[in-house]
Amino acid sequence: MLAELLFPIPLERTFHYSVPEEMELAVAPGLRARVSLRGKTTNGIILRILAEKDVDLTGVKKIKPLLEITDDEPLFEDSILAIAEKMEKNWGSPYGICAGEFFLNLPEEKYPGLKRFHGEILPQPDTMLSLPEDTDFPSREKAFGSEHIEKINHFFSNHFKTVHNLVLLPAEKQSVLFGLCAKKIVNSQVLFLVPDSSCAEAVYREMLPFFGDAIGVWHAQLTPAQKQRVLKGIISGRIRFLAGTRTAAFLPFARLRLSLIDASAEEVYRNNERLPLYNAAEVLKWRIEALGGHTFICSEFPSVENYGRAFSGRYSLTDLRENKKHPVKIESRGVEIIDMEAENFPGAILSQAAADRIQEISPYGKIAVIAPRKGYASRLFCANCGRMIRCPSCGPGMAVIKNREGLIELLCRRCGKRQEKPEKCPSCGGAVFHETGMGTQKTEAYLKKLVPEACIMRYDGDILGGSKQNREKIFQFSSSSSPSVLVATVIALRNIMPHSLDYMVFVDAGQDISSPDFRASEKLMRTIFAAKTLLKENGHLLIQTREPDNFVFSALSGNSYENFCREELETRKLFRYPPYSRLLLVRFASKNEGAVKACGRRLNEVLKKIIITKQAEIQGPVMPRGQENRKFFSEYWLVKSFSIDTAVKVLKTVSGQPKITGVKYFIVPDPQDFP
DNA sequence: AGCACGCCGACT
DNA sequence: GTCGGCGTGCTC
Repeated sequence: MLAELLFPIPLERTFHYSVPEEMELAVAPGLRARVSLRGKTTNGIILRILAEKDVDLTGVKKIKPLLEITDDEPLFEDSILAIAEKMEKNWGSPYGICAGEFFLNLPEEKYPGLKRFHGEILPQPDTMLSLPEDTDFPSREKAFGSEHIEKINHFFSNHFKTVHNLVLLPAEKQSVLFGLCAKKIVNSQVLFLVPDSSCAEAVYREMLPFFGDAIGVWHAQLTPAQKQRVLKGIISGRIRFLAGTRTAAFLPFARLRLSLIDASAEEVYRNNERLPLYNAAEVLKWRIEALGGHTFICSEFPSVENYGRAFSGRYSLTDLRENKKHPVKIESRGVEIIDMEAENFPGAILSQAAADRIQEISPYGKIAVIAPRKGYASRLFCANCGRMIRCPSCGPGMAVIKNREGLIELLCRRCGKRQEKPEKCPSCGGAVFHETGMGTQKTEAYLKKLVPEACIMRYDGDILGGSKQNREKIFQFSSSSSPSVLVATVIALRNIMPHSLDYMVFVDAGQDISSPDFRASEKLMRTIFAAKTLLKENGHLLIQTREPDNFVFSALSGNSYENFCREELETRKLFRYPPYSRLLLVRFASKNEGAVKACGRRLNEVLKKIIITKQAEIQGPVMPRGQENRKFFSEYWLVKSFSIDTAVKVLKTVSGQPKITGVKYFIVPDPQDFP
């Protein structure tokens, strides 16, 4: 008798070991075993049990025996091996490390005296969810009105879909989620997937009074002892509600049937730093589906892709907001869009209207001025008339770059056109130009002149990240009632208290709208909707832009987020972007420009051979921004696959390409950032 | 991944 | 003459 074992190391193959007679009864797929591999004892996962005659062992010197079986029974009730296979297909990491991710936090030794949960032994919900008397937490009935209960019953009926988008306000999240849990927690476990450990702790603290011993929290900051305690609770079934970060999607739940995903920023669930690559939200959806449960994706602004899946009927979509009119629809009142190209002086940092309002409001109110990212794609303006130099073939403002010879050039990020700095301004014939990146520092200097008396604070999220000092600055700005002006980049927005601003200005919105990032308009849209919620009732939002023709801005006036998504989906369909395709980003980098070009040519050739007609499309080359004058040369290609099978094939083929010395490859399935 | 084997540069 | 660089190759 042989056992086929898998090791969580980047090997794309399995190994066979003989099963000693005394282990024949105990051995089973899904258990772990200690074996000797290359002279070292290692833990492997048993995949299959086979007869000797069924295995081709030519070339194997010696079959080693299993040394010890370290689990009494499989720790996972679902087929995690099928999920690992799916992970490998989707994101290209070796099967062994994908499967290994499920065993990462488990101790290698046997669990002393730990018995896995079997059957329906969990307490009844009424005994468990009795609310403490002295709490102002809304009662279950109140939190979950009859209308909602009906909807929830509908969600859980057998024939319904398994993935649901819930549209809800952050403030409503708690009560709706509580209702969902109360309904489903009877005989199962719930995982609430959150972006980071502080969110996990927050949810844990909020829910603790209602779930008591039945709640747990999971994130990377737990000590090993705390982790072991939580694991025990998950395996035994004691923990019914777990608030956890992305690694929680791989824990050995006894009876997981419901998952809630905080989708306010879905890209955080991707694991890029180390192998295996995955998206924890996606993995969790598969697991829940395999177990016959339900997933709820909760967000105030569901992603365009999730809207697409809802419109096509794959997922459901339900608006649970009590006041549905509120911010998903931007009322034209209070929002103004200014075409900076039509201003008196188009190259100005602030329009006349913005300057006037800031002077008027700064003595008594709170103002936020949102500048584009520092040093980001600076533009060339005519010093005489202020016009920005645009791409002559396709329209958007061109980026000023230094090429590898150190000379200034203009580059269109949409079509890749390069040209020399023009001699004369195409509009007025002026011969003097100035480069402007309207970063926070420049904007701050401008404001100091405009309103010298005002208290001006600058938040440099790009430089100092989320440093304590910076956060404190924003907190002070947000919480104090004294008038002040904050100059910051968009990343500061999430730290500003809702309904605290009198006036907000976007200095130059939509700068990157023609970048290769097809999600740029969606991101801008969400940013603006989120920004609106930071304003006081009578607050005012001014959006300055130099790309006023982009449909994002027409969609903004009096339109709803849902309509924007519908329109955006049409565009995605037309240009075949997700959710209408799967993307693979392939980047080559080298000191040798010729070698990079050769890699690009070879990629095209290789893909042409394997792609069945019209099943995929290749787009490129794109030069990553900021790399124009580096000594390393780098460019990337985007492969769009129109079916899962093609995507799998493309990923496999590209990953399997032989390495070329001196050229570095970066293969990113499902890319979120476009360099 | 790890760890051994293996063939070329500056050192007690 | 040796110590050690990290380029291939293998793991039942």
